[in-house]
Amino acid sequence: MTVRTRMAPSPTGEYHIGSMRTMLFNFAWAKKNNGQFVLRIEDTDRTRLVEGSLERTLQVVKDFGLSWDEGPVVGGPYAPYVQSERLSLYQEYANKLLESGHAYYCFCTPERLTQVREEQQKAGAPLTHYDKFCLKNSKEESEARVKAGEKHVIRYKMPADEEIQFNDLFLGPITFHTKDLDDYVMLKSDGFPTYHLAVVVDDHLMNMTYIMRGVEWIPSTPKHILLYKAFGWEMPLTGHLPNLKEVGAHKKLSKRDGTVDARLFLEEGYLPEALLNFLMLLGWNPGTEKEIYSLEEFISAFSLERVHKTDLISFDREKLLWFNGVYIRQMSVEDLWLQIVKWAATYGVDLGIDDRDHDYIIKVVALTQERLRLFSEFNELTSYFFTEPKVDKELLNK
RNA sequence: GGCCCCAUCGUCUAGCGGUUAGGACAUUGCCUUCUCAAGGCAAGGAUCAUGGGUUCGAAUCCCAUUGGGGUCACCA
Repeated sequence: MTVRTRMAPSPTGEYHIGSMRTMLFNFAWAKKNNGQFVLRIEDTDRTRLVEGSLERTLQVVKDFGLSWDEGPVVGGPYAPYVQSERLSLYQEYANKLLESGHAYYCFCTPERLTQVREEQQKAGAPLTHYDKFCLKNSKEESEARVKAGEKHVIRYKMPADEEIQFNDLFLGPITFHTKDLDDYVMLKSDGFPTYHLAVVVDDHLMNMTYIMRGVEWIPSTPKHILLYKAFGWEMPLTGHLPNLKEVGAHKKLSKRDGTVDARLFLEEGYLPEALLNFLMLLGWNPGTEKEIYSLEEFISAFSLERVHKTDLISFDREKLLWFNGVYIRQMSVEDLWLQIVKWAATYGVDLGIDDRDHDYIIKVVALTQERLRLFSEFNELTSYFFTEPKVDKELLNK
């Protein structure tokens, strides 16, 4: 069977460097197996949509040197690849679940839900669940209320107590019990699906064979397993990847400590090749002492067996800087200058080179190459070649 | 709190029953060099979270504890 993997960004903000790592792994696995890598847009939360973020996400993926075989812009046999354009599909499958008795209509207001939740918390319940209030309603009654235009959602009817086990690609067997799971909402009152419904329907319809995603998805995996079972579908092989954190921190990568938006790394003057190389080693290791990998080399070396089990990896910015320096030194002087110029033009950076002739600049670049770790350091590293240094005579006398 | 996952130098990791626990980043020193880098060499740095087992033998297997993380939404 053809290996098909996907990455499904949400246009709710700027693309995160950690997501780029996950995308890289999915991309590499598809490429290694001569399969397809699919990009799908999960824009089912209309309240969090951020203007232009979809376009910027697509752009940064390209800028990092990755590409997709199917997805937005390029299309493909399973189009559309944007969930908001697939609404009728989710409704259709939600209805199937309704008919087969795996789901039910719920008319509870958000206010009632919060109230129920608060009461459960007050009573000291170990976890809060929907109280299945609407499960009592007869099918006829529910359908009549829906027909009358009453606001409703569709919930999955969680089996009383069933053991659910799945074999994580990286972590091995993981067991859950349905009694710990909620009758979660699959279809929202605005007719949009929640993640759980949409991801299962799409992954199946788009013929995905492997899913690699962050560890935060482990707890929702049993919900997906149940859906696959209810539909009678086979679930793609699924594995969960460690998240990234700041060095010395216990939490996920945060803006406080530096850049987290993938695009901003480019803007600071990191090379995509260096970034990718650094990302490869965050959750995977070849088992050899080789550390410098081109994308092609990574694709052929990548294997599922060598993906790490750890759940949190430090994003060592110091080492990333080192990688960038390595890649800068690997380039020819002419190429390096070309890249710097391109970078400056893209991000509107003034290199401060005045109108010096090319030969002079190249000499300066050659002199700077060994020292340069980041394009954004170019100015302070070379300014004295282009502008008269200002000398404070008073200071000299001292 | 319930459930789930994880645990080797400061950091990223190698290790999959017998190793002086290896490498890389960072740190320090030396060499090279007109400086700074880069490069080369070297050093320090890990009681393999703790406690029990299993075994002739455990970083490696099992259990418990501790610590950390994740998750419990009409967000993904």
